[in-house]
Amino acid sequence: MNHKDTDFQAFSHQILLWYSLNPRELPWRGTKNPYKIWLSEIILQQTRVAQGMPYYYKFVKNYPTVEDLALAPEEDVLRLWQGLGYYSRARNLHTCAKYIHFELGGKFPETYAELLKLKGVGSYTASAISSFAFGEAKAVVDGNVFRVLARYFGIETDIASSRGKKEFEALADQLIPKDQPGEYNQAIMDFGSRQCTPTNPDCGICPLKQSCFAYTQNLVKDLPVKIKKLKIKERHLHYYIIKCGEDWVWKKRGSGDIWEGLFDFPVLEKEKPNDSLQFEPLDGKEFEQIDKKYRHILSHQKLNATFSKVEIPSKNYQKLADWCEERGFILVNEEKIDYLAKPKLIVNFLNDQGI
DNA sequence: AACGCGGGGTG
DNA sequence: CACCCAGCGTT
Repeated sequence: MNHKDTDFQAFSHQILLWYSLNPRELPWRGTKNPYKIWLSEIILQQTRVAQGMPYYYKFVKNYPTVEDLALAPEEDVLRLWQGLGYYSRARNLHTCAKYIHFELGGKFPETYAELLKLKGVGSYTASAISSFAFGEAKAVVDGNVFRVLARYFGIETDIASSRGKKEFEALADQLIPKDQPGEYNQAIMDFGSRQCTPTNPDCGICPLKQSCFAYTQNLVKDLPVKIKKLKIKERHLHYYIIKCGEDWVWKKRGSGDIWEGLFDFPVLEKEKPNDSLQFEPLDGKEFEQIDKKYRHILSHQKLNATFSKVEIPSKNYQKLADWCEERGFILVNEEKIDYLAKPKLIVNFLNDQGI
């Protein structure tokens, strides 16, 4: 493959031409506000535009500036992020907002190199912000760009490998027009999203088909190459709903597992579904098993969850409170459950309970 | 270099 | 069911 500069220019020109005729209308387009661009990019990491859109609106409304976000409690930020997944994004977002507001005097970093230092901002996001907000000629390489470049230039390197990432980023940086980097970055992502789609692209109407390696070699289905080795773990969780009056026992999840920082209940995990469950007696009250079984699919885990509940007499409230204190559990009034950031599985369960 | 981290859409 | 999505941090 010997692609000369003229080939690169022709490619970029075609991408920009296609984009001028087929732009997506998106709420974060047209702004140069680095805060809003950053917000949108974090939300869109591994997330479809349609899924992220309502969250972008919620965040801009609740936190119009980086200062508003910096001054918010982390639990509020996580609650607003509830349901979007990859919750470290929300925690890092908040960490960075505080850093920018309190340490940088509210001045948003303006270069690729500086942006890259922000937690949760990697090469893709730093390129996006620096090109969209500040006109820096750093090329974005997301899932769309991997696909478009792999097909058009016939690159068979595994896009999941670090070597592939470097190779594609180097190529992308050669392709980006220095005079309109932001426009080009938007263009190639839209092109990948709407024309050069993962499956069944309509190559017949593609303006780049004559010079596309994959199309001319009939390899569209084979590119890009992505070697996946995701091993899915099956887990069996048994949750305990412990109520006393109007209060429920909740547990804030810690690090080293899914849903860090979110709230669920005391839980026992079974290695096998038929292992017997033991839970220390509370006032000798029996737990009542809830019939419905919940299956919750994550990208890397399959969760099987069951729930039992027990009602503790109000006269033993203080005893229960002490019991919680020792174990890092908290008592939350039913009226305030809505304010807790919860995993989707727990939200589903509560909906079934009429909460 | 390999792995963990959500939830939802699509064929 | 498998694959993918405006990826990143940790080990």
